[in-house]
Amino acid sequence: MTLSMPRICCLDLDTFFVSVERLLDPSLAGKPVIVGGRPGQRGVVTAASYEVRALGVRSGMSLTQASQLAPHAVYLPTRHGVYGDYAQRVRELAQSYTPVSQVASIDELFLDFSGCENLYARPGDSAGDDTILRVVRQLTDEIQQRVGLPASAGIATSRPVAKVASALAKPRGVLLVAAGSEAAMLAPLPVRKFPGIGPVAERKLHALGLTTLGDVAAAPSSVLSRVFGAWTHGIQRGCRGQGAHELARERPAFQEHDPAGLYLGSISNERTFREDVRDPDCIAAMLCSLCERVCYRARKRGVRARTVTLKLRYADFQTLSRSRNITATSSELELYPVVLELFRRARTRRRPIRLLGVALSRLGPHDAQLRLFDDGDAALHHAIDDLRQRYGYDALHLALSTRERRG
DNA sequence: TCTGGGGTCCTAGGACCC
DNA sequence: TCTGGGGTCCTAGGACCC
Repeated sequence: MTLSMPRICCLDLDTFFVSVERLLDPSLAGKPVIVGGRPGQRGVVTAASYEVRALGVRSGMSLTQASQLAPHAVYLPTRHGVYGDYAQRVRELAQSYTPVSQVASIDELFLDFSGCENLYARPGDSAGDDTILRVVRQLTDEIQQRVGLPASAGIATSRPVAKVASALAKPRGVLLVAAGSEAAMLAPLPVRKFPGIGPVAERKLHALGLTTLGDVAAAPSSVLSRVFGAWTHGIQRGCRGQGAHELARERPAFQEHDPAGLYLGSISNERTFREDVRDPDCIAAMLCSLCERVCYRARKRGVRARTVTLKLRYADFQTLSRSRNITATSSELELYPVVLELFRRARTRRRPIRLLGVALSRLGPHDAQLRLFDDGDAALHHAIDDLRQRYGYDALHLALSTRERRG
């Protein structure tokens, strides 16, 4: 039996948004920094520096709570447009080390170094693990020097174990889990540390008396199936460190099709109002603005949606959605009436509204056949998109959606 | 301490068809 | 008239991730 070697690497940028903000404003170095918005605003912490983590601040925590724990921290808004370029530079650097990678999120990347030992081996290395460890350290050093961002990495035989290891390695660390020691490394950790076990599964596991990953690994599958259902076998293998030993090749974005020939994925935008609203004009303006936004993104991507979903959250946080299959479109003029209809169907209570969202899914390519019938809209959208390209997204909006902007 | 916004994936019931 | 199952699509909801 051949034992698989730890060659899967999870590369993770430390406190990513905070690190980029510090790069852009060096005076923030060493200060307690919270990215996500100002105290008093509706919102949550999207990134917290280690200085405020020491005070108990965590990402996902409400800004109100964060401001009580860290009243003197520097609070910054999340600047979504700014971080992508830095993430891309890190990806390009990492991908120059190995041809097989998977982008997991804006600040997280998986790399597969299988077969690369010989390429990087040096006479001093006593084993392939030495080689990989040295190469990954070199990569994180290079990210720090060339891009200016701190990164950590975990290396293991499987993706979930590599991810757990990268979390343990933070900050600025690299941790390799030797083949055969995965189960022992995982066993003492709380169940929440394993990717895929969230607050709900954690609660159910605790109710069964299972608090560590070792408990999960040892539990009878008949017990686990009450928590994980069809995923029972996979999670148990994962907790025993037996996950897949190679990384699937990255699929090109928007090229993988489902059996119906549609692209996988979705495009959505949602907004929480600064204060709960009941004014119908205000609601209509927001719905219109959301339609514009998702359609603009769909056109930029060159896709049309065959399903539209409206999301509604009431002031008491009750959240519901209504969706409908439609003739493929990327036009806000076509989408808006449908969204309005979905909203009317969804809104059965008189309570004020906290959040509205619009999502496009079952995306497909622009169809040359269909195009013959709607060249009028196509010309209009081309003109709109061109103006936005030159003067910014907010250069123009449908009249209905401007009210939301002024308010 | 009242809880953002972008996603992915899974489940499940009912309609509808064969 | 009452009886089936299997397969697929549509819709709604929920868990989870960063």
